[in-house]
Amino acid sequence: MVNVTRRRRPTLDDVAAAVGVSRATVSNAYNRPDQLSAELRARVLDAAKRLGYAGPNPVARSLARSQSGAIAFMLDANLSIAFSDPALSITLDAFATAIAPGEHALVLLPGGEDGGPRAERVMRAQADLMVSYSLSDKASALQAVRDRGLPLVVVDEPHLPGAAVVGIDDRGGSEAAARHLVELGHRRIGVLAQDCMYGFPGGRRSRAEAEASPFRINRERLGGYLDVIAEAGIDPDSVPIWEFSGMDRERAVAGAHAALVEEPGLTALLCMSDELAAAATTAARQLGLRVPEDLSLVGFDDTPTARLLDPPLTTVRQDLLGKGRIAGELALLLLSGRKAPKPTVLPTELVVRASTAPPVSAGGKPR
Amino acid sequence: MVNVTRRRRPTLDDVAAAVGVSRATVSNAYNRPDQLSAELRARVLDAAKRLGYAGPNPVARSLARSQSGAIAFMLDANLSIAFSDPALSITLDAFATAIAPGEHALVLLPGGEDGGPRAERVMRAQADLMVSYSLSDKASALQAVRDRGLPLVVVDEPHLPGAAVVGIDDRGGSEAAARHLVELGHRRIGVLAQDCMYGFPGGRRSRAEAEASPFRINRERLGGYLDVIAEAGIDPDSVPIWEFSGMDRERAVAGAHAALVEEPGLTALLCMSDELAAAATTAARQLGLRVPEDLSLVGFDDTPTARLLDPPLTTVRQDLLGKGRIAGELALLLLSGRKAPKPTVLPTELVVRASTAPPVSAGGKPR
DNA sequence: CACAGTGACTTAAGCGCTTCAGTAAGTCCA
DNA sequence: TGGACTTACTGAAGCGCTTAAGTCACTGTG
Repeated sequence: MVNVTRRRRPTLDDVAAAVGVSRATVSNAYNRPDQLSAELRARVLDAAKRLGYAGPNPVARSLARSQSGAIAFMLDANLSIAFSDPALSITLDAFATAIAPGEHALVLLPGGEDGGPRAERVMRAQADLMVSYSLSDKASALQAVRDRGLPLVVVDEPHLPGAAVVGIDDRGGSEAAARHLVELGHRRIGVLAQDCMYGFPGGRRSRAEAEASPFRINRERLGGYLDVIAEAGIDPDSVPIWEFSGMDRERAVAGAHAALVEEPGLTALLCMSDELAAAATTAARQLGLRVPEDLSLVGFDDTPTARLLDPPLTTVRQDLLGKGRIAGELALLLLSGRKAPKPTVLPTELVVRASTAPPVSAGGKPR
Repeated sequence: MVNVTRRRRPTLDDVAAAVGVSRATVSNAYNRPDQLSAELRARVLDAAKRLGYAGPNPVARSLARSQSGAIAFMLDANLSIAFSDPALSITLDAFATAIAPGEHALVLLPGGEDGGPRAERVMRAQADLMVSYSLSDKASALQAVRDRGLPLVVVDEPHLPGAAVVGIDDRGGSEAAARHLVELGHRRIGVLAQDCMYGFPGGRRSRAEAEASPFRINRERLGGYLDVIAEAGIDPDSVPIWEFSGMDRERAVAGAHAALVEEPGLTALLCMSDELAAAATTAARQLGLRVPEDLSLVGFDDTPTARLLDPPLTTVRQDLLGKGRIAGELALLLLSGRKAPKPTVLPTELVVRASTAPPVSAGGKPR
């Protein structure tokens, strides 16, 4: 009964021939039901089912329509690293929800060595629009998007002319975080920064190195921290900066541990993400340091992690859902042919929880 | 200089015309450099760059080659829920790494109400192969894959004839987990199960309800637990079962909290995932229950979460990386035209850490 | 009754590329 | 010196669909 030879799949033409109508009519049966009588449409669909025709081939449809029906999401790292960041899941989900009405598929382009997907991958991706999620300034993927002439939505970074960008007030947030610590009386403050690049094992960084990060977000947040610290009369060059990925929890914990051992005088740590702050929390506990009595911790992002930490984390809140949603709306906007509006900058807000307090020995000799 | 009207992008033909060669030659310049002289190839590429031609249009190439160059990954839930599961990130990353040599793009198909992506989405997806990640038996997406005649790789469930499946020994793992508790002397054991379906708020379930789960994994794990419990002379119908999503941490904590209040006599909890066990750990702490003295906890999966919990979690280890890698290899196998091999079942192994101990008041009156 | 209108299809021109079967010229060797 | 190869390219037939424009038979109208 069933043809054993791996027959080619039936096409629109086969169905048309079977029903005795033109190919256009069959196409209309699927795409514009109002263009043919209900009776004929039923016959067409019936024949299609009989022949095992599963509907128009998506690739051919894309070619004929000159649009692929997909949106590609470019990540700065490989999948397990990228998705270790709760912020990504939330943003991506909001994005997916926002673009749902447009019936676009979502293609994932994992990143590699240069803080973005390989250019060649980008050239080959079937997508009508690309979104850059927190890519490095140096990502070659971005030039590839340019070359292809595809519209681009940028989430967070880098800020590119012509692209529709949505980001947050990183500067304001980090300033608020630093100000909070300064106002509590902290003078010995350290910074835990996101790692600049895939492959870097993490460790102590000079200020100049950290400020040369190819990730705009890192530069902004660091700038905010150090400006406020400097205003408070503390030499910003004396602020120790460590850099590692918060996404590899074990390594981050080890790194934070090493940092705290290296600088035992610190009374507070500014962390560029909640994941880093979580690692610091664990490291502090390992060292017998009480948070916040011995060590104050401030995070960034206010992901669900922040509230679940013990103690709950003081952090800089950003609207991850809103960011994803707006990115989705921008995508739809660009796809409809409109021009990229001015960059959207979402506000940030310091959320004070239980991980910060005045230093115990303010002015005295720390532990 | 630049044409202001939104010109159509140049095509292969434009480049061919500019260089004065045939279209085939330009195509070869990109796809089979050995088919033309290096000198001519350089001229072609040069002309392409000058004209702003970014290489063959991926959609047209797909059509001509009759293959889309993409693999679709079908999820059982929306993105933020799905990616709250660390197991997915790890598996997906291993999968992505495994298929990298094939140069396939990865399309994400988020799930909806029936424990899988909408059938219509599946019909429209540009992919040469679909992978079902932990989909419900009831997912209409699976029939859609059938209808399209696409090869299918199944991760975990459901077991489908004709598909290449890779799963784990859920039964053996859950039996080992239950046996461990029984051997420690526990008699009052509860079960925390994954929620059966999107939208269910979570709560107490009868045994029959739980056993009717459309998720094969749930049935297997529950079966393993209850069989061993019954063998130990405990009435399996007396075992309380709660069901909720471990992926919504706050709700899971609230659920576990309620469960522990509802059944204060329990000395141990079998959790179908580490995420659920993590929620139970938090809930226990909220109630002032010490783990493992007052309450033993066993998880499932051995994700990084397990080791980071306090106390570190006794759990059933499965090889998530291996599962993803094998799924990728199966995908490549099917794409090369070979038939699906017999299902691969990866072993599971109980990893005893610090979250389990004999019940304090063995035989005595519990707290 | 002629005529504009409408409904229901069909025609045919793409969409942009791959690839197989040539062809023509050049190279090699007996 | 001529047949057998090789190299470097071309011609043309698809891949499977969408859609604007066209055809044709009816219907209602002034």
